[in-house]
Amino acid sequence: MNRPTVIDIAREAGVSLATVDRVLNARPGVRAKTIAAVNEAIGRLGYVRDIAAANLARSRSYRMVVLLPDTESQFVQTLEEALREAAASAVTARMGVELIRFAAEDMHALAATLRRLAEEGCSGIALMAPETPVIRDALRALRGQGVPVVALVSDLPNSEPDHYVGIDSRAAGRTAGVLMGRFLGARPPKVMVIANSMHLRESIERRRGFDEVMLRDFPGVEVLQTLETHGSPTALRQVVTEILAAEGTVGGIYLLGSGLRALGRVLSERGLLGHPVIVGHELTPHSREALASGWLDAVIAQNAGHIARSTLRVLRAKADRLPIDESQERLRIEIILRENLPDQPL
Amino acid sequence: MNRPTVIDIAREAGVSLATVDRVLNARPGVRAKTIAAVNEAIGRLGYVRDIAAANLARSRSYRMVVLLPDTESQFVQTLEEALREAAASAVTARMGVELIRFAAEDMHALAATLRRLAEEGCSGIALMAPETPVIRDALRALRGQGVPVVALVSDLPNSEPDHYVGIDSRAAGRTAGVLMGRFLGARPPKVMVIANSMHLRESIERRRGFDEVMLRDFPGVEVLQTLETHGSPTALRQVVTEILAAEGTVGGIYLLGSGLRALGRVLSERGLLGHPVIVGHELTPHSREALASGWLDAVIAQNAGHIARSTLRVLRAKADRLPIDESQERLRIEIILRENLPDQPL
DNA sequence: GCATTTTTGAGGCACGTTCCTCATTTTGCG
DNA sequence: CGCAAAATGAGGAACGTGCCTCAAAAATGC
Repeated sequence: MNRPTVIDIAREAGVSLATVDRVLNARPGVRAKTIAAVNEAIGRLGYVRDIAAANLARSRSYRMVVLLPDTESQFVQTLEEALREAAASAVTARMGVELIRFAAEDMHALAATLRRLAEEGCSGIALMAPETPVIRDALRALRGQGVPVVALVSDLPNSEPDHYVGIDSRAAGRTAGVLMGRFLGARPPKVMVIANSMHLRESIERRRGFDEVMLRDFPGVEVLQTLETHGSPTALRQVVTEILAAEGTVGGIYLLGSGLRALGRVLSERGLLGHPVIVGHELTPHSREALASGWLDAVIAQNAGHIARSTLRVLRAKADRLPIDESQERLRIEIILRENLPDQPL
Repeated sequence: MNRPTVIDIAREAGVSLATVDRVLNARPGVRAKTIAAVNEAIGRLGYVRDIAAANLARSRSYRMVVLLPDTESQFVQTLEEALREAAASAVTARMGVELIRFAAEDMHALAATLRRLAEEGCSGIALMAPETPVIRDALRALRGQGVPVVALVSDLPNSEPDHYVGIDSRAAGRTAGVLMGRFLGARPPKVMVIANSMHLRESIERRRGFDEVMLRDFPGVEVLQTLETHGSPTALRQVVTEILAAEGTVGGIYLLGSGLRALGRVLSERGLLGHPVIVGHELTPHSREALASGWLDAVIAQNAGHIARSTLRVLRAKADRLPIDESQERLRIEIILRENLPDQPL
């Protein structure tokens, strides 16, 4: 038996092809009774629309825009590459993906870009940015126009995006906490926490999750105040040096954000490489190398390739008003040690 | 600018549409020179074949067969469900998926089934089974017929499958090893290892990886001989009881295969629940529950949903002789703790 | 019951391929 | 050079759907 087509539906429902078409595409001018009859026929025959044929006929193409901050962060770079790759294979599905890097500190410029996109029109937008009122309003406007908006990596709870692609930062922090606690072993029960900036949602959430677990499961461990580096390697060197001087040796270091390379240098200079337990976030060339050489103990990561593909799939589904396969789109909080480090994606 | 079509290629190469078609579909009867000219035009214009249109025109549908053992194992069951789900959404892509459970102990019957499939014809086969000579020959015959064969979860290195969907068992064992070693802390440096059967490739490989790491990084820990349960809860109870009597308390238990429920019962009866570090494999309802309640410390898993989707994608690509997106199909060795336990997929 | 509006039918072209057939041209070979 | 074989061209039908128009039928309001 072959798959039923619109023609079969028309015959089964006793209506014409045009009417079936109107029903399928929710066009006006059909009586409720007729709609019901058609839907019933669809159900009876188990009709599934041939999306390939539909898209071919529509000869519709999609313009998806992905906005990433222009920070130097290796993670963002990895993500950009993954998106570029996913975009390349999305051509097959008639999707054009534009990648835009915006000035991370200028939220007004970003809002202007969003407004421009709203004017020009596009089929979907994915955005990785902190949530500010300006951005929230711009996004609301876009959504009002029917443009699907996906929050990337960093959630935008108040802008009500159509979807969030990323992991729960709090849970990620909790995971970092257990690993730190259990890996500490007989080391001094004192842990340093280093962040780029505690103004970022994710940093705050990660630290919260981390503290939750440390307090609950490892009450004997002292977790020091978060040190901020603002992305500067020299600032990192300075705060780490100061703390080591003031607090003596620490058993572990939790790196909330970037700065792995700088941390490696400071530790190596002081002959500490390999001694304290180091837990960080995100799998990048640097963290991969640090894991392989053994001084980085664990990384809590989200799969950039998965994020990229999921983003495009979700945007596409939203643009087509199709449902989303939740189980496929759910991102896992990955724990990566030296032993389960995935092969280099050449 | 729109995407170029076959017509554009024909014009650019100065040949007819028919010739372009012959080249694109590798049909005979075209001179090497002409083929080169067409390919050059394709390169120049950046033509990408519209797969949707191609499949529509071919009106080809695929019959994929997935063969799973009829073992009671929760993992196989989870996998079956994931496959069923993936199959449901594959209908859209004109793929019909048949799931067959075969008698795990009767390899001759399985070989017969494979031969039958070869006769009936199908577009692809995925198989989860140990490699025996009979099976190897049956698979070779299938491959000779041009039917793509994918090894599922358990690799078939000597049958030269077109693809292997699963993780490296040795690396999985190594990962289990590090976690065990580091989690042991101050517990007695003695670890029990329990398997279903040491005749299975995966069990052997996992144990090897585990030993590698224990020897290298935790030389002070004594790893006991592997105990075999042959899938029987009573056998498990017996061997565990015996060992505990002979060896005294152990600091950790590494469960190579299934039997989590039975282990939980034994431990709970002896008041040991939560004391030794327990590391197991695969995320199933049981292991999920054990993780949540805290007595199971870590699970090394491969994502069943990913396996299922990847299998179908790969089979499809192989059937179409299309290249595979390696980075998308690479399975990760997942480490799952209570803190990063993914939400129940309702 | 009539005019008006709403709903439905019939048909055709388009989308980008695949896969035919049949005629025509080009090539290679003796 | 002539002939058979190979290569190419031209064209058309099909795949399942979208989207358009025009006319016909049915429902609605008065």
